[in-house]
Amino acid sequence: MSEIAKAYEPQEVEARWYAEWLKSGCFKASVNTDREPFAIMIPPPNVTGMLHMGHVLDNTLQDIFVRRARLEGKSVLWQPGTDHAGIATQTKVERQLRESTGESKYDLGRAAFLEKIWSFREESGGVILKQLQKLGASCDWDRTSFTLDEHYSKAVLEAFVRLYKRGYVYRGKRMVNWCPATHTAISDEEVNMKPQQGSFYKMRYELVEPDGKRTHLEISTTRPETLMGDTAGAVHPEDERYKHLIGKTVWRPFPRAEIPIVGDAYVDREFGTGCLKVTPAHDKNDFEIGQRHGLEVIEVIDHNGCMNALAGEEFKGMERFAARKVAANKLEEMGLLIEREPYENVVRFSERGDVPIEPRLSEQWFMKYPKVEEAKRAVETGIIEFHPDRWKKTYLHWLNGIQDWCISRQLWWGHRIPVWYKKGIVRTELDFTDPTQVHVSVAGPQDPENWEQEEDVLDTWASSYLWPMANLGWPDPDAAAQKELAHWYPTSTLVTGFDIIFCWVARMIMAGLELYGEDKAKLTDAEIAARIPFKNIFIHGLIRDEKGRKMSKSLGNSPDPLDLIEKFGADGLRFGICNIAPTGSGILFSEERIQIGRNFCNKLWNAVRFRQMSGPILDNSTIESIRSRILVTLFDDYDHWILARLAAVTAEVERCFADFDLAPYTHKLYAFFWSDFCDWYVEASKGKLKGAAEVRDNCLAIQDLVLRQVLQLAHPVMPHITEELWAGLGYAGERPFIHESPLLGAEALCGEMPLDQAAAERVVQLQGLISEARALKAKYNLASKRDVAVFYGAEGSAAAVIASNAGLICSLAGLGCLEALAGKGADGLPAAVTPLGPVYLDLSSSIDVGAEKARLEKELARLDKLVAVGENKLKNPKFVESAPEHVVAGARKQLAETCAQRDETRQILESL
RNA sequence: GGGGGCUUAGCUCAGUUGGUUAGAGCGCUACCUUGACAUGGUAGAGGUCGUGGGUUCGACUCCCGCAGCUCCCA
Repeated sequence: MSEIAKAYEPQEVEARWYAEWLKSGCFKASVNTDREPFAIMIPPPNVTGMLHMGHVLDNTLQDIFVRRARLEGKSVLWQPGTDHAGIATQTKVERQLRESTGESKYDLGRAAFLEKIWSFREESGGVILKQLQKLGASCDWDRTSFTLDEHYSKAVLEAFVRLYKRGYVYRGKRMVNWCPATHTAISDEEVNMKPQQGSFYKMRYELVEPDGKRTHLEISTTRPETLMGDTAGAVHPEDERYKHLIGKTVWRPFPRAEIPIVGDAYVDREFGTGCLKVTPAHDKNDFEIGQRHGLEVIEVIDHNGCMNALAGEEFKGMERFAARKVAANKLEEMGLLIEREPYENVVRFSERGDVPIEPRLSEQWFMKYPKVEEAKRAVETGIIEFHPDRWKKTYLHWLNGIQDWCISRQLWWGHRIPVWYKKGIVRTELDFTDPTQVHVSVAGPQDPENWEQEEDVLDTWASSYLWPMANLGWPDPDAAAQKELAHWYPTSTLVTGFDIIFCWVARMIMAGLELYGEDKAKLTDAEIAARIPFKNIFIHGLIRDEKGRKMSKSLGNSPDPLDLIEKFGADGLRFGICNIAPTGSGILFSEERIQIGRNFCNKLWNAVRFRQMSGPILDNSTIESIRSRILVTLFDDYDHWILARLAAVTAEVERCFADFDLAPYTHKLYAFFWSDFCDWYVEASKGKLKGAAEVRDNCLAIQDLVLRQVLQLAHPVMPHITEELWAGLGYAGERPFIHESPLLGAEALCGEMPLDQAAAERVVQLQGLISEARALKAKYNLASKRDVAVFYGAEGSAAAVIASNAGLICSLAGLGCLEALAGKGADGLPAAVTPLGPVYLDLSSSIDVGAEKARLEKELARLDKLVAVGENKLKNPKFVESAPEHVVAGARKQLAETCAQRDETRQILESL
């Protein structure tokens, strides 16, 4: 730090240190059996994605944990990598292809299309990792992993094969969420609910045999276009209005057919007319009703979301929402439509295609979740902990109602399912128990020419659920040894958002429990502890804009993190984002709210700059050499106080990390550094720095000790600036990087120095007096004058404290002189009561007695009230008996102080 | 319909097993360019802690009811 800029300019500093770290291999994970391992697996971003605010939050938090672990001397791995993101990437490339050449993926064919995606990945893949480097992320980049890497893919297929052989994976015909835009099944987790304005149609299905009471059923629906697939009407079996109709039949209007009326408790009697039309092929609940009553399943909507031939000639090929209008009109013409009223309902949308989901029956691969009981037990018993703890409720609640997972996707980009079907057998007639008909293995059949491989690929989550294991070499023993699986697994902490607790976190846990180690039906707690992928789960909220809306491209409310880094510095952004990231689930972001980070960096910069200007920097290379320059015999009250505060804030920060309670971390650090150190200690030092060399050097040594500790405490959240200042103040010595010097705890920090608690308390009193004196000046518009005379009324020990700190008080409060009142009349002078007795402003001109009286009367009333509160409390024998001793003693002490203040205030008032 | 969370200063939020007189940042008002920092300093205004009960010597904190907001699942 030769040329010291007046304001901190982060760009050059950040780039320089990041390059330095990479060059020296600071982020490389190396096994050290003497040290406690600490491993974090990055939640892999989409390989073709771009950095957004969510990544900034998630990765800043991970980097904070990782860098703190390094300071604590742990052996650290932060594993980076990316995810192939099946649908997102494939649709992106399909769109590109369509826009550039007008071709579809079918025109190219599977192999050529995949080549396109791979080359797209080569170009744009991994950009996001470079962006993370701008943020300062200290990942071990040599280990960067990708879910479609060869070794990773093998792990994914191996897991599939093992789970198939153990009976957890099966092929089945089920209702899936079909996305007609992207032509694939998607999981429940990829479905978004959106409120939509639609209509509620009430229509009439005529009874085949009208009875005396009824000639028809009145049925309510929001989807008349599915009526062609209706195979029943349904009523509640205990509904007095309709139960006599169960077993009879009604006419489906078109195509005209006789369909039964069934009784099913699913029907909500209160909702609509209480009669339901049942379309088993296009509604999940209807499908289940159909299963219960053996109903026919008639599919009338195809994979494009268009009506097919079974819907009738006039509808064939018609888009489903167009068909809705046509069907309703047709009912109207037939006199069967009773009414259509506007209706807002929640429609399930495909996250990828952004069109309404079409529930559709299809052949898919499913996974029955393994080790569900153990997955619950792991969290219930605290083998795995959620932070904050309340998320465990969400997790357990989901596991209690868990349904089989549809793991196949009708895509090309992904892990192709390792299942082969014997040629010449109709798919629907395959016997899955016969290995001569269905082959399942990682390597594939010996005679591939006689087989056809399954077309579908696995859901991306069905590969990333192995992330912690597969990145460390599982299941290949050689790879596992090379990647030190045994050392790093189970990993320490997973840092992620609450939105993927189900689709990722829970599934990783179950995968670890089932697949890590031998095949076992039941696990003991010890086995669970050995198999889990991570011990702690740190859950953070999602970043929203200042109005609480989700960040989205269409709203344009999502800032580019790289612009923010340009503006505030990476450290400023990191500090800002960490500072506003509370424990809640929505984090409201605005630039105003993160300016604090840039300002804090600047404050830190300038405090160090001032330290450099204040005197020579002696040997700061070790903690011992700094301590040896600190002489307790020269301590004043402020020296005792700042070191006591430093020890306290060290302990507080330590607790934050031990408890995964990061919300107070930046707050505590900020308050200590800005208020205690800069506003009070450094200001109080200014007098000493002009004094005797001995006193000056002692004071500077104390500053050196405080700054050293502050830099280390702040390093996890603002790594670049702290590294720069660490070097600048000469703390580095033999070890070039800040994390190489062990972080000292509160105990070790001050060593043998006997810190005087009474001195620290006197400082608090002095601060009270100084603030009161400043306020008094400000009230008389003398704030900027530095030659004001003040008298103090205290006698005895308080007077001694004032007298011995007179110079300090004058300089901090801007007084020309401070003298004991010593019998001089103070009548008529403006005064204030302080923890060290009354102080009086010496005014040569007369004061506004009325205004001063009013002010003091208000103050007196306040004090009277406080005294009353205190007296009442202490008068109550139950309080004195049942409250802990220190609370009672504290109340007594406070009452005494308040009484003294009140009496002094009254006296001053009377003298006016 | 089931479950979770929230409600504290104008705004965004802290407030660790109940214990002294409820805090911060931003914003606002006044004064200050005083040789670290205007990305700054000093002082100040601003809260009956959503509401109604209960437990307790004592409730922002624990329990119950109510209202409002929000998220997740069906």
